[in-house]
Amino acid sequence: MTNKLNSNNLTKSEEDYLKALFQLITEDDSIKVGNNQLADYLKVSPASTNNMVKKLKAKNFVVSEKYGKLDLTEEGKSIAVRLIRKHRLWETFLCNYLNFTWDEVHDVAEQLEHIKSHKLINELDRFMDFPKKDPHGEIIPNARGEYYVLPKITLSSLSEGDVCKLVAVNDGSVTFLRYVSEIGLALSSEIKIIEIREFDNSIRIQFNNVTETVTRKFADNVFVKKVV
Amino acid sequence: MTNKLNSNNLTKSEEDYLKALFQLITEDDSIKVGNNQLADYLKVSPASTNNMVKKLKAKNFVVSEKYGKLDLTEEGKSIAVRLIRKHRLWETFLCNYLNFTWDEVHDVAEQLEHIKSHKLINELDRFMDFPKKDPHGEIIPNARGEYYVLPKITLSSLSEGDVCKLVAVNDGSVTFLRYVSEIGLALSSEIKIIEIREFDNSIRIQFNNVTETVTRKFADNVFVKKVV
DNA sequence: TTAATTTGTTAGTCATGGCTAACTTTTTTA
DNA sequence: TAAAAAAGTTAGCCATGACTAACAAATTAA
Repeated sequence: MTNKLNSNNLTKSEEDYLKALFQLITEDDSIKVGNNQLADYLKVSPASTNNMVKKLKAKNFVVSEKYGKLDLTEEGKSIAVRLIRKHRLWETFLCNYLNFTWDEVHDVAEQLEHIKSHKLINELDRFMDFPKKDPHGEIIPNARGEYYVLPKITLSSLSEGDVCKLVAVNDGSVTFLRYVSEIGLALSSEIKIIEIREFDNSIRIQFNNVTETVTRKFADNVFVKKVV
Repeated sequence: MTNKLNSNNLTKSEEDYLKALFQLITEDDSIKVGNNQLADYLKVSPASTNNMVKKLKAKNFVVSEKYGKLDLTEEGKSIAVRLIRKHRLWETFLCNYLNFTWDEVHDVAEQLEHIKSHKLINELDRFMDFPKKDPHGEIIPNARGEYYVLPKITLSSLSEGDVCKLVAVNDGSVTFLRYVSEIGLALSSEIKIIEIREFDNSIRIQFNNVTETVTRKFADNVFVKKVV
């Protein structure tokens, strides 16, 4: 009796590369994702990336021409989406059941997403009653691997006078997430753009009856839905 | 801001060896645990074990003399106990919250026990309200690493007429666990020894108003507390 | 359109953790 | 107690996935 937890037998590294490539491709749609971007993103050398990309091409998860841009096959995408599903479900579990704050979940979820067991993740999903979004506001792909991306409007793209609702935050940086919580912003917060200062691109915003000045960089990492 | 999830920076392999050595030492107390036993247990070659033991000795987790028996240092033991704690808490979670049966939990827990995060495991413990025993009846070490071993009396050690209660089962084999469930035995089942057949060492037992014949090998893997 | 810069590739190295084959030490047994 | 068997060790090999250094191709700028 073999113990087939998962037909997918990729290493942690292979999974990391596939997920990273997927994130780069879907977040910056039209832009070319090359070897060096991927290397930068994963904080490894371009040589390492080149090496792994070869392996993933041989396994039919990645396609690219020599010196050309990288892309994922359907199978590659499917693996990446399943990893994202696992990551976001674990983050949700950690926040909603284990008292983790949203800046604490990422690194643990990064480990948990590599656990191989279909039953585990599907039961976890059921246990939480099939949550639609993770603690950062991102949509959780379902068990069939269906994935739709939130249309990402950044806070920085709005104009003076606009009113919006915070729908998601970029979960890439712990310090950013802490900062967001500290000033009192949370998912669903209603934010009004009071003023955009030309001098340094800083933005004066109002929410929960307080006003705050945030930098352009901050506003780039806050995703919103326009209300007015 | 470094992301110190856990001060312990051992690899998965190192952890596996430490845990295995601990299990061998504590389960078969007085008996010498040597290189080959450890290799057998982990299903690797004696050469691999020898290699790893060297590494663990250098890190002060293991002590042994050349050609002598292996032993763990206090630090080595402490790491092993924490792994066992993690393993058993995860098994408990899988059984009690995620609809896993007791034969399904082992392999997934084997992966989950390597996740590095103190907060994760302590919160999981709290979430389940600090369970004392895992689904196989084994005691879960507490957060301070206190570990006591159930006095293990096997079903096979009893005599005709004895009555006992099932307190734990050996969780090493999936087929064994399925077998136990199939015939209707569970933790706390009261079992009476009807007859021990000299011819083949088989044992006729009675429980839940049914009688069954089990082999000596089966009875070796069932741990009980004598009632009469 | 040539030169400089960026991007991508290759070759060769290292650590980890497996392996086999050969050898040595210890233990058993005849 | 000497020979056989078992247990432990060592040397040397392999795959994975990092790395640096050197080189080639493509892109950008002068």
